[in-house]
Amino acid sequence: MTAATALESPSGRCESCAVRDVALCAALDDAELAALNALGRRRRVARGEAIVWAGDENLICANIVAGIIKLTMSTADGREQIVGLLYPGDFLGELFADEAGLTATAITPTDLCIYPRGGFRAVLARHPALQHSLLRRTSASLDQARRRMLTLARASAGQRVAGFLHDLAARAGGTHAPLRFDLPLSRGEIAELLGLTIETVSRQFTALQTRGIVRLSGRRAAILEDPEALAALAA
Amino acid sequence: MTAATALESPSGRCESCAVRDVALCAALDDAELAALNALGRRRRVARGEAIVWAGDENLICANIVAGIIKLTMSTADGREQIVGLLYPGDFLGELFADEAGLTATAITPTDLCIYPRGGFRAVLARHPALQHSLLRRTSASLDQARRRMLTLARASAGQRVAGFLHDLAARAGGTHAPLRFDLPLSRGEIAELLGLTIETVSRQFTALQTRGIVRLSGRRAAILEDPEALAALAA
DNA sequence: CGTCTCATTGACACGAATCAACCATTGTGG
DNA sequence: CCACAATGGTTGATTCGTGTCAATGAGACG
Repeated sequence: MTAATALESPSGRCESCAVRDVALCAALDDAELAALNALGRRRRVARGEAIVWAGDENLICANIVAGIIKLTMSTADGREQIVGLLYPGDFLGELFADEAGLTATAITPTDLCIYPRGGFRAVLARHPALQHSLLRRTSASLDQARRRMLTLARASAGQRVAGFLHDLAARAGGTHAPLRFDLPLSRGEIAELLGLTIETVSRQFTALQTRGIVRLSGRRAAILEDPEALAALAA
Repeated sequence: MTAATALESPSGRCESCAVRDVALCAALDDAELAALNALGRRRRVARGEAIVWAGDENLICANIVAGIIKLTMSTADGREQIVGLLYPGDFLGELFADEAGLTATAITPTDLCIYPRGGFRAVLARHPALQHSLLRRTSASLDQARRRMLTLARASAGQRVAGFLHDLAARAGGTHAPLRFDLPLSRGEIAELLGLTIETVSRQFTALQTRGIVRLSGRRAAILEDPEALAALAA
Protein backbone atom coordinates (compact mmCIF):
# COMPACT_ATOMS: atom_id res chain seq x y z
CA MET A 1 0.00 0.00 0.00
CA THR A 2 2.85 2.33 0.64
CA ALA A 3 3.80 1.65 -2.93
CA ALA A 4 0.57 3.13 -4.24
CA THR A 5 1.29 5.98 -6.63
CA ALA A 6 -0.21 9.42 -6.32
CA LEU A 7 -2.24 8.60 -9.38
CA GLU A 8 -3.99 5.69 -7.78
CA SER A 9 -4.35 7.07 -4.32
CA PRO A 10 -4.76 10.78 -3.77
CA SER A 11 -5.48 10.24 -0.10
CA GLY A 12 -2.97 12.00 2.01
CA ARG A 13 -1.41 13.52 -1.07
CA CYS A 14 -3.43 16.66 -1.52
CA GLU A 15 -0.69 18.67 0.18
CA SER A 16 1.62 17.89 -2.69
CA CYS A 17 -1.01 18.27 -5.41
CA ALA A 18 -0.02 20.47 -8.32
CA VAL A 19 -3.21 22.49 -8.04
CA ARG A 20 -3.60 22.49 -4.25
CA ASP A 21 -3.47 26.28 -4.16
CA VAL A 22 -5.29 27.20 -7.34
CA ALA A 23 -8.19 24.76 -7.59
CA LEU A 24 -11.32 24.88 -5.48
CA CYS A 25 -9.34 23.11 -2.80
CA ALA A 26 -7.53 26.37 -2.09
CA ALA A 27 -10.64 27.40 -0.16
CA LEU A 28 -10.08 24.62 2.33
CA ASP A 29 -7.45 24.14 4.99
CA ASP A 30 -5.63 20.84 5.29
CA ALA A 31 -8.11 19.52 7.86
CA GLU A 32 -11.18 20.34 5.79
CA LEU A 33 -9.54 18.88 2.75
CA ALA A 34 -9.82 15.45 4.33
CA ALA A 35 -13.49 15.31 3.40
CA LEU A 36 -12.76 15.78 -0.28
CA ASN A 37 -9.72 13.61 -0.02
CA ALA A 38 -11.81 10.67 1.03
CA LEU A 39 -14.10 11.20 -1.93
CA GLY A 40 -11.72 11.82 -4.80
CA ARG A 41 -9.83 9.50 -7.03
CA ARG A 42 -7.23 10.32 -9.62
CA ARG A 43 -7.63 9.45 -13.23
CA ARG A 44 -5.49 10.00 -16.29
CA VAL A 45 -7.23 10.59 -19.57
CA ALA A 46 -5.67 10.33 -23.01
CA ARG A 47 -5.83 13.01 -25.68
CA GLY A 48 -9.17 12.80 -27.44
CA GLU A 49 -10.82 10.71 -24.78
CA ALA A 50 -14.23 11.81 -23.48
CA ILE A 51 -14.83 12.19 -19.76
CA VAL A 52 -18.53 13.02 -19.90
CA TRP A 53 -21.01 12.60 -22.74
CA ALA A 54 -23.89 15.02 -23.19
CA GLY A 55 -27.11 13.22 -22.52
CA ASP A 56 -25.60 10.67 -20.16
CA GLU A 57 -26.47 10.45 -16.52
CA ASN A 58 -24.44 13.10 -14.76
CA LEU A 59 -22.50 11.14 -12.17
CA ILE A 60 -19.22 12.89 -11.65
CA CYS A 61 -17.42 16.17 -11.30
CA ALA A 62 -13.71 16.82 -11.11
CA ASN A 63 -10.81 19.16 -10.61
CA ILE A 64 -8.39 19.46 -13.51
CA VAL A 65 -4.91 18.68 -12.22
CA ALA A 66 -3.07 18.83 -15.52
CA GLY A 67 -4.02 19.12 -19.17
CA ILE A 68 -6.76 20.88 -21.10
CA ILE A 69 -10.37 19.89 -21.58
CA LYS A 70 -12.93 21.12 -24.08
CA LEU A 71 -16.63 21.40 -23.33
CA THR A 72 -18.74 20.96 -26.42
CA MET A 73 -22.35 21.09 -27.55
CA SER A 74 -23.57 20.01 -30.94
CA THR A 75 -26.29 21.16 -33.27
CA ALA A 76 -29.10 18.92 -34.46
CA ASP A 77 -27.25 18.37 -37.74
CA GLY A 78 -24.09 17.28 -36.01
CA ARG A 79 -21.80 20.28 -36.12
CA GLU A 80 -19.90 20.86 -32.91
CA GLN A 81 -19.16 23.97 -30.92
CA ILE A 82 -16.69 24.37 -28.09
CA VAL A 83 -18.41 26.34 -25.35
CA GLY A 84 -15.62 26.26 -22.81
CA LEU A 85 -12.03 25.29 -22.19
CA LEU A 86 -10.82 24.05 -18.83
CA TYR A 87 -7.24 24.41 -17.64
CA PRO A 88 -5.41 23.02 -14.60
CA GLY A 89 -7.15 24.20 -11.45
CA ASP A 90 -10.52 24.55 -13.15
CA PHE A 91 -13.59 22.68 -12.05
CA LEU A 92 -15.44 20.31 -14.35
CA GLY A 93 -19.05 19.41 -13.81
CA GLU A 94 -22.66 20.48 -13.85
CA LEU A 95 -23.58 20.05 -10.21
CA PHE A 96 -27.28 20.70 -10.52
CA ALA A 97 -28.24 18.70 -13.59
CA ASP A 98 -29.10 15.02 -13.41
CA GLU A 99 -28.33 14.67 -17.09
CA ALA A 100 -25.12 16.05 -18.56
CA GLY A 101 -25.71 18.91 -20.96
CA LEU A 102 -22.18 19.09 -22.27
CA THR A 103 -19.59 16.67 -23.56
CA ALA A 104 -16.18 16.99 -21.92
CA THR A 105 -13.20 15.77 -23.90
CA ALA A 106 -9.49 15.88 -23.17
CA ILE A 107 -7.58 17.97 -25.68
CA THR A 108 -4.22 16.99 -24.22
CA PRO A 109 -3.32 14.11 -21.90
CA THR A 110 -5.08 15.10 -18.73
CA ASP A 111 -4.99 14.30 -15.02
CA LEU A 112 -8.21 14.64 -13.10
CA CYS A 113 -9.26 14.44 -9.50
CA ILE A 114 -12.72 12.94 -9.83
CA TYR A 115 -15.57 13.09 -7.31
CA PRO A 116 -18.97 11.49 -7.39
CA ARG A 117 -21.42 14.31 -7.95
CA GLY A 118 -23.69 13.46 -5.06
CA GLY A 119 -20.84 13.16 -2.61
CA PHE A 120 -19.32 16.40 -3.78
CA ARG A 121 -22.59 18.25 -3.32
CA ALA A 122 -22.82 16.92 0.19
CA VAL A 123 -19.34 18.21 1.00
CA LEU A 124 -20.24 21.51 -0.63
CA ALA A 125 -23.27 21.86 1.62
CA ARG A 126 -21.09 21.39 4.67
CA HIS A 127 -18.36 23.82 3.61
CA PRO A 128 -19.51 27.35 2.84
CA ALA A 129 -15.97 28.35 1.93
CA LEU A 130 -15.96 25.76 -0.83
CA GLN A 131 -19.30 26.98 -2.04
CA HIS A 132 -18.08 30.53 -2.11
CA SER A 133 -15.07 29.51 -4.08
CA LEU A 134 -17.22 27.65 -6.58
CA LEU A 135 -19.53 30.63 -6.89
CA ARG A 136 -16.59 32.85 -7.78
CA ARG A 137 -15.39 30.37 -10.34
CA THR A 138 -18.83 29.99 -11.87
CA SER A 139 -19.24 33.75 -12.04
CA ALA A 140 -15.91 34.00 -13.82
CA SER A 141 -16.97 31.31 -16.30
CA LEU A 142 -20.21 33.15 -16.93
CA ASP A 143 -18.30 36.31 -17.62
CA GLN A 144 -16.03 34.47 -20.01
CA ALA A 145 -18.98 32.86 -21.77
CA ARG A 146 -20.59 36.25 -22.27
CA ARG A 147 -17.42 37.69 -23.68
CA ARG A 148 -17.26 34.82 -26.11
CA MET A 149 -20.88 35.46 -27.07
CA LEU A 150 -19.83 38.91 -28.17
CA THR A 151 -17.03 37.46 -30.26
CA LEU A 152 -19.20 34.81 -31.86
CA ALA A 153 -21.95 37.28 -32.63
CA ARG A 154 -19.96 40.23 -33.87
CA ALA A 155 -16.30 39.61 -34.63
CA SER A 156 -14.94 38.87 -38.10
CA ALA A 157 -12.96 35.73 -38.79
CA GLY A 158 -9.74 37.72 -38.62
CA GLN A 159 -10.64 39.23 -35.27
CA ARG A 160 -11.58 35.85 -33.85
CA VAL A 161 -8.35 34.18 -34.84
CA ALA A 162 -6.25 37.13 -33.70
CA GLY A 163 -8.09 37.19 -30.39
CA PHE A 164 -7.58 33.49 -29.93
CA LEU A 165 -3.84 33.72 -30.52
CA HIS A 166 -3.65 36.78 -28.32
CA ASP A 167 -5.28 34.88 -25.46
CA LEU A 168 -2.98 31.91 -25.93
CA ALA A 169 0.08 34.13 -25.95
CA ALA A 170 -1.09 35.92 -22.82
CA ARG A 171 -1.64 32.61 -21.09
CA ALA A 172 1.79 31.46 -22.21
CA GLY A 173 3.11 34.22 -20.09
CA GLY A 174 3.70 37.39 -21.94
CA THR A 175 3.34 39.70 -24.89
CA HIS A 176 7.04 40.25 -25.50
CA ALA A 177 8.36 39.24 -28.91
CA PRO A 178 9.42 36.81 -30.05
CA LEU A 179 7.35 34.54 -27.83
CA ARG A 180 7.04 30.92 -28.76
CA PHE A 181 3.90 29.18 -27.54
CA ASP A 182 2.00 25.96 -28.06
CA LEU A 183 -1.21 25.56 -30.00
CA PRO A 184 -2.90 22.90 -27.91
CA LEU A 185 -5.86 22.76 -30.29
CA SER A 186 -5.95 21.32 -33.78
CA ARG A 187 -7.18 23.54 -36.62
CA GLY A 188 -10.48 21.75 -36.42
CA GLU A 189 -10.79 22.46 -32.73
CA ILE A 190 -9.89 26.10 -33.21
CA ALA A 191 -12.67 26.26 -35.78
CA GLU A 192 -15.07 24.63 -33.32
CA LEU A 193 -14.10 27.16 -30.71
CA LEU A 194 -14.36 30.24 -32.90
CA GLY A 195 -17.48 29.27 -34.81
CA LEU A 196 -15.64 29.08 -38.13
CA THR A 197 -14.56 26.35 -40.54
CA ILE A 198 -11.15 24.73 -40.73
CA GLU A 199 -10.49 26.37 -44.06
CA THR A 200 -11.22 29.85 -42.79
CA VAL A 201 -8.99 29.37 -39.75
CA SER A 202 -6.21 28.15 -41.99
CA ARG A 203 -6.55 31.13 -44.29
CA GLN A 204 -6.46 33.55 -41.39
CA PHE A 205 -3.32 31.90 -40.10
CA THR A 206 -1.53 32.28 -43.39
CA ALA A 207 -2.71 35.89 -43.58
CA LEU A 208 -1.19 36.61 -40.16
CA GLN A 209 1.97 34.86 -41.22
CA THR A 210 2.19 36.79 -44.47
CA ARG A 211 1.91 40.04 -42.57
CA GLY A 212 4.72 38.96 -40.26
CA ILE A 213 2.58 39.06 -37.14
CA VAL A 214 2.98 35.43 -36.13
CA ARG A 215 5.04 32.60 -37.51
CA LEU A 216 3.82 29.03 -37.45
CA SER A 217 6.34 26.47 -36.39
CA GLY A 218 5.00 23.07 -37.23
CA ARG A 219 1.36 22.35 -36.58
CA ARG A 220 1.31 22.83 -32.89
CA ALA A 221 3.41 25.86 -32.13
CA ALA A 222 3.56 29.52 -33.07
CA ILE A 223 5.95 32.37 -32.59
CA LEU A 224 4.56 35.78 -31.85
CA GLU A 225 6.47 38.37 -33.86
CA ASP A 226 4.36 41.50 -33.46
CA PRO A 227 2.26 41.56 -30.30
CA GLU A 228 0.97 45.10 -30.84
CA ALA A 229 -0.33 44.29 -34.30
CA LEU A 230 -1.97 41.15 -32.99
CA ALA A 231 -3.63 43.01 -30.14
CA ALA A 232 -4.85 45.67 -32.56
CA LEU A 233 -6.43 43.04 -34.79
CA ALA A 234 -8.07 41.31 -31.83
CA ALA A 235 -9.64 44.66 -30.87
CA MET B 1 -45.03 56.83 7.81
CA THR B 2 -47.89 54.42 7.60
CA ALA B 3 -48.61 56.03 4.28
CA ALA B 4 -45.28 54.91 2.83
CA THR B 5 -45.83 52.84 -0.28
CA ALA B 6 -44.25 49.50 -0.89
CA LEU B 7 -42.17 51.18 -3.53
CA GLU B 8 -40.54 53.58 -1.14
CA SER B 9 -40.16 51.27 1.79
CA PRO B 10 -39.64 47.59 1.29
CA SER B 11 -38.95 47.06 4.97
CA GLY B 12 -41.49 44.79 6.48
CA ARG B 13 -43.02 44.21 3.10
CA CYS B 14 -41.00 41.33 1.77
CA GLU B 15 -43.75 38.92 2.76
CA SER B 16 -46.01 40.49 0.19
CA CYS B 17 -43.33 40.88 -2.48
CA ALA B 18 -44.27 39.59 -5.91
CA VAL B 19 -41.08 37.57 -6.16
CA ARG B 20 -40.73 36.50 -2.52
CA ASP B 21 -40.86 32.84 -3.52
CA VAL B 22 -39.01 32.87 -6.79
CA ALA B 23 -36.11 35.26 -6.29
CA LEU B 24 -33.00 34.55 -4.26
CA CYS B 25 -35.04 35.49 -1.21
CA ALA B 26 -36.84 32.17 -1.49
CA ALA B 27 -33.76 30.63 0.12
CA LEU B 28 -34.37 32.61 3.29
CA ASP B 29 -37.06 32.32 5.93
CA ASP B 30 -38.87 35.40 7.11
CA ALA B 31 -36.47 35.90 9.99
CA GLU B 32 -33.35 35.71 7.86
CA LEU B 33 -34.93 37.97 5.33
CA ALA B 34 -34.68 40.81 7.80
CA ALA B 35 -30.99 41.19 7.02
CA LEU B 36 -31.67 41.79 3.35
CA ASN B 37 -34.72 43.80 4.17
CA ALA B 38 -32.64 46.31 6.05
CA LEU B 39 -30.32 46.65 3.10
CA GLY B 40 -32.65 46.86 0.15
CA ARG B 41 -34.52 49.72 -1.37
CA ARG B 42 -37.07 49.68 -4.11
CA ARG B 43 -36.62 51.53 -7.34
CA ARG B 44 -38.70 51.89 -10.43
CA VAL B 45 -36.91 52.26 -13.74
CA ALA B 46 -38.43 53.50 -16.98
CA ARG B 47 -38.20 51.70 -20.29
CA GLY B 48 -34.82 52.39 -21.87
CA GLU B 49 -33.23 53.63 -18.68
CA ALA B 50 -29.85 52.20 -17.70
CA ILE B 51 -29.31 50.77 -14.23
CA VAL B 52 -25.60 50.01 -14.55
CA TRP B 53 -23.07 51.21 -17.11
CA ALA B 54 -20.19 49.01 -18.19
CA GLY B 55 -16.97 50.54 -16.96
CA ASP B 56 -18.54 52.32 -14.01
CA GLU B 57 -17.73 51.50 -10.46
CA ASN B 58 -19.78 48.46 -9.56
CA LEU B 59 -21.76 49.61 -6.56
CA ILE B 60 -25.05 47.77 -6.61
CA CYS B 61 -26.83 44.54 -7.25
CA ALA B 62 -30.56 43.87 -7.31
CA ASN B 63 -33.45 41.50 -7.54
CA ILE B 64 -35.82 42.04 -10.45
CA VAL B 65 -39.33 42.41 -9.05
CA ALA B 66 -41.11 43.23 -12.29
CA GLY B 67 -40.09 43.98 -15.86
CA ILE B 68 -37.33 42.85 -18.16
CA ILE B 69 -33.70 43.92 -18.27
CA LYS B 70 -31.11 43.44 -20.96
CA LEU B 71 -27.42 42.96 -20.26
CA THR B 72 -25.26 44.27 -23.06
CA MET B 73 -21.63 44.45 -24.12
CA SER B 74 -20.35 46.45 -27.03
CA THR B 75 -17.59 46.01 -29.56
CA ALA B 76 -14.78 48.49 -30.03
CA ASP B 77 -16.58 49.95 -33.04
CA GLY B 78 -19.76 50.51 -31.10
CA ARG B 79 -22.04 47.68 -32.11
CA GLU B 80 -24.00 46.21 -29.23
CA GLN B 81 -24.76 42.65 -28.24
CA ILE B 82 -27.28 41.48 -25.68
CA VAL B 83 -25.58 38.80 -23.59
CA GLY B 84 -28.42 38.16 -21.17
CA LEU B 85 -32.04 38.92 -20.37
CA LEU B 86 -33.31 39.15 -16.81
CA TYR B 87 -36.90 38.47 -15.83
CA PRO B 88 -38.78 38.94 -12.54
CA GLY B 89 -37.08 36.90 -9.84
CA ASP B 90 -33.69 37.04 -11.52
CA PHE B 91 -30.64 38.52 -9.89
CA LEU B 92 -28.77 41.45 -11.37
CA GLY B 93 -25.16 42.16 -10.56
CA GLU B 94 -21.55 41.12 -10.83
CA LEU B 95 -20.70 40.51 -7.20
CA PHE B 96 -16.99 39.96 -7.62
CA ALA B 97 -16.00 42.75 -9.97
CA ASP B 98 -15.14 46.22 -8.75
CA GLU B 99 -15.85 47.59 -12.18
CA ALA B 100 -19.03 46.70 -14.02
CA GLY B 101 -18.39 44.66 -17.14
CA LEU B 102 -21.90 44.87 -18.51
CA THR B 103 -24.47 47.55 -19.09
CA ALA B 104 -27.90 46.77 -17.66
CA THR B 105 -30.86 48.53 -19.25
CA ALA B 106 -34.58 48.24 -18.65
CA ILE B 107 -36.44 46.96 -21.69
CA THR B 108 -39.82 47.48 -20.07
CA PRO B 109 -40.77 49.58 -17.05
CA THR B 110 -39.07 47.72 -14.25
CA ASP B 111 -39.22 47.41 -10.47
CA LEU B 112 -36.03 46.54 -8.67
CA CYS B 113 -35.03 45.70 -5.16
CA ILE B 114 -31.57 47.22 -4.98
CA TYR B 115 -28.76 46.36 -2.56
CA PRO B 116 -25.35 47.91 -2.13
CA ARG B 117 -22.91 45.34 -3.45
CA GLY B 118 -20.68 45.33 -0.39
CA GLY B 119 -23.57 44.92 2.00
CA PHE B 120 -25.07 42.17 -0.07
CA ARG B 121 -21.82 40.26 -0.12
CA ALA B 122 -21.63 40.52 3.64
CA VAL B 123 -25.12 39.07 3.98
CA LEU B 124 -24.20 36.37 1.51
CA ALA B 125 -21.19 35.38 3.60
CA ARG B 126 -23.43 34.98 6.64
CA HIS B 127 -26.14 32.96 4.87
CA PRO B 128 -24.96 29.79 3.14
CA ALA B 129 -28.48 29.09 1.93
CA LEU B 130 -28.46 32.36 0.05
CA GLN B 131 -25.10 31.55 -1.43
CA HIS B 132 -26.29 28.15 -2.53
CA SER B 133 -29.28 29.70 -4.18
CA LEU B 134 -27.10 32.19 -5.99
CA LEU B 135 -24.77 29.43 -7.11
CA ARG B 136 -27.68 27.56 -8.64
CA ARG B 137 -28.84 30.67 -10.43
CA THR B 138 -25.38 31.45 -11.72
CA SER B 139 -24.97 27.89 -12.95
CA ALA B 140 -28.26 28.17 -14.77
CA SER B 141 -27.17 31.45 -16.35
CA LEU B 142 -23.92 29.86 -17.45
CA ASP B 143 -25.83 27.02 -19.04
CA GLN B 144 -28.05 29.50 -20.84
CA ALA B 145 -25.07 31.52 -22.01
CA ARG B 146 -23.44 28.42 -23.43
CA ARG B 147 -26.58 27.44 -25.26
CA ARG B 148 -26.69 30.89 -26.76
CA MET B 149 -23.07 30.54 -27.81
CA LEU B 150 -24.11 27.54 -29.87
CA THR B 151 -26.87 29.55 -31.50
CA LEU B 152 -24.68 32.53 -32.23
CA ALA B 153 -21.91 30.37 -33.63
CA ARG B 154 -23.87 27.91 -35.70
CA ALA B 155 -27.52 28.74 -36.31
CA SER B 156 -28.82 30.46 -39.44
CA ALA B 157 -30.79 33.68 -39.23
CA GLY B 158 -34.00 31.72 -39.70
CA GLN B 159 -33.17 29.32 -36.91
CA ARG B 160 -32.27 32.14 -34.56
CA VAL B 161 -35.49 34.04 -35.11
CA ALA B 162 -37.60 30.89 -34.91
CA GLY B 163 -35.83 29.87 -31.71
CA PHE B 164 -36.36 33.29 -30.23
CA LEU B 165 -40.08 33.27 -30.94
CA HIS B 166 -40.31 29.70 -29.71
CA ASP B 167 -38.75 30.70 -26.39
CA LEU B 168 -41.04 33.69 -26.04
CA ALA B 169 -44.10 31.58 -26.76
CA ALA B 170 -42.98 28.96 -24.25
CA ARG B 171 -42.47 31.64 -21.64
CA ALA B 172 -45.88 33.08 -22.44
CA GLY B 173 -47.25 29.82 -21.23
CA GLY B 174 -47.81 27.32 -23.94
CA THR B 175 -47.38 25.96 -27.38
CA HIS B 176 -51.04 25.63 -28.24
CA ALA B 177 -52.30 27.59 -31.25
CA PRO B 178 -53.36 30.23 -31.64
CA LEU B 179 -51.32 31.76 -28.83
CA ARG B 180 -50.99 35.49 -28.66
CA PHE B 181 -47.87 36.79 -26.94
CA ASP B 182 -45.96 40.02 -26.46
CA LEU B 183 -42.72 40.95 -28.13
CA PRO B 184 -41.08 42.88 -25.33
CA LEU B 185 -38.08 43.68 -27.52
CA SER B 186 -37.92 46.06 -30.44
CA ARG B 187 -36.64 44.75 -33.77
CA GLY B 188 -33.34 46.39 -33.00
CA GLU B 189 -33.11 44.65 -29.65
CA ILE B 190 -33.98 41.30 -31.19
CA ALA B 191 -31.16 41.86 -33.65
CA GLU B 192 -28.82 42.74 -30.77
CA LEU B 193 -29.82 39.54 -29.02
CA LEU B 194 -29.51 37.23 -31.99
CA GLY B 195 -26.36 38.70 -33.47
CA LEU B 196 -28.13 39.86 -36.64
CA THR B 197 -29.18 43.15 -38.18
CA ILE B 198 -32.59 44.78 -37.96
CA GLU B 199 -33.15 44.16 -41.65
CA THR B 200 -32.44 40.45 -41.41
CA VAL B 201 -34.74 40.06 -38.42
CA SER B 202 -37.49 41.88 -40.27
CA ARG B 203 -37.09 39.69 -43.34
CA GLN B 204 -37.21 36.52 -41.25
CA PHE B 205 -40.39 37.76 -39.59
CA THR B 206 -42.11 38.34 -42.89
CA ALA B 207 -40.92 34.93 -44.10
CA LEU B 208 -42.51 33.27 -41.07
CA GLN B 209 -45.64 35.29 -41.63
CA THR B 210 -45.82 34.37 -45.32
CA ARG B 211 -45.56 30.70 -44.42
CA GLY B 212 -48.42 31.08 -41.95
CA ILE B 213 -46.34 30.08 -38.94
CA VAL B 214 -46.76 33.26 -36.94
CA ARG B 215 -48.82 36.38 -37.50
CA LEU B 216 -47.59 39.78 -36.37
CA SER B 217 -50.14 41.96 -34.68
CA GLY B 218 -48.77 45.45 -34.50
CA ARG B 219 -45.14 45.92 -33.58
CA ARG B 220 -45.22 44.42 -30.16
CA ALA B 221 -47.31 41.29 -30.36
CA ALA B 222 -47.42 38.06 -32.32
CA ILE B 223 -49.84 35.19 -32.74
CA LEU B 224 -48.46 31.71 -32.98
CA GLU B 225 -50.31 29.81 -35.68
CA ASP B 226 -48.21 26.69 -36.16
CA PRO B 227 -46.17 25.72 -33.11
CA GLU B 228 -44.85 22.48 -34.60
CA ALA B 229 -43.49 24.23 -37.67
CA LEU B 230 -41.88 26.86 -35.46
CA ALA B 231 -40.28 24.26 -33.24
CA ALA B 232 -39.01 22.41 -36.30
CA LEU B 233 -37.38 25.56 -37.65
CA ALA B 234 -35.82 26.35 -34.30
CA ALA B 235 -34.23 22.87 -34.48
C1' DC C 1 -51.67 67.38 -39.63
C1' DG C 2 -46.91 66.94 -39.75
C1' DT C 3 -42.95 65.01 -37.66
C1' DC C 4 -40.34 61.41 -35.58
C1' DT C 5 -39.35 56.87 -34.66
C1' DC C 6 -39.49 52.26 -35.90
C1' DA C 7 -40.21 48.69 -39.32
C1' DT C 8 -40.28 46.86 -43.97
C1' DT C 9 -38.62 46.13 -48.56
C1' DG C 10 -35.30 46.26 -52.36
C1' DA C 11 -30.65 46.26 -54.78
C1' DC C 12 -26.18 45.10 -54.17
C1' DA C 13 -21.60 43.84 -52.07
C1' DC C 14 -18.83 41.09 -49.42
C1' DG C 15 -17.18 37.57 -46.26
C1' DA C 16 -17.21 33.08 -44.99
C1' DA C 17 -18.98 28.35 -46.17
C1' DT C 18 -18.70 24.84 -49.39
C1' DC C 19 -16.71 21.82 -52.68
C1' DA C 20 -12.57 20.09 -54.47
C1' DA C 21 -7.67 19.44 -55.13
C1' DC C 22 -3.34 19.23 -53.42
C1' DC C 23 0.46 19.08 -49.92
C1' DA C 24 2.95 17.68 -45.66
C1' DT C 25 3.70 14.92 -41.81
C1' DT C 26 3.23 10.83 -39.24
C1' DG C 27 2.98 6.23 -38.70
C1' DT C 28 2.96 1.31 -40.47
C1' DG C 29 4.18 -2.85 -42.69
C1' DG C 30 6.91 -5.09 -45.92
C1' DC D 1 14.88 1.68 -44.51
C1' DC D 2 11.74 2.73 -47.74
C1' DA D 3 6.99 2.57 -49.82
C1' DC D 4 2.60 3.83 -48.82
C1' DA D 5 -1.51 4.90 -46.58
C1' DA D 6 -3.81 7.79 -43.28
C1' DT D 7 -4.43 12.02 -41.11
C1' DG D 8 -4.34 16.84 -40.82
C1' DG D 9 -3.48 21.17 -43.10
C1' DT D 10 -3.33 24.43 -47.00
C1' DT D 11 -4.94 26.57 -51.16
C1' DG D 12 -8.19 27.62 -54.93
C1' DA D 13 -12.86 28.31 -57.27
C1' DT D 14 -17.40 29.12 -56.48
C1' DT D 15 -21.82 29.74 -54.01
C1' DC D 16 -24.75 31.50 -50.67
C1' DG D 17 -26.31 34.09 -46.74
C1' DT D 18 -26.29 38.07 -44.42
C1' DG D 19 -24.67 42.85 -44.05
C1' DT D 20 -24.87 47.35 -46.04
C1' DC D 21 -26.90 51.19 -48.25
C1' DA D 22 -31.03 53.35 -49.67
C1' DA D 23 -35.81 54.24 -50.14
C1' DT D 24 -40.45 53.62 -48.62
C1' DG D 25 -44.18 52.69 -45.28
C1' DA D 26 -46.70 52.75 -40.88
C1' DG D 27 -47.79 54.08 -36.29
C1' DA D 28 -47.16 57.11 -32.30
C1' DC D 29 -47.27 61.58 -30.61
C1' DG D 30 -47.19 66.33 -30.20
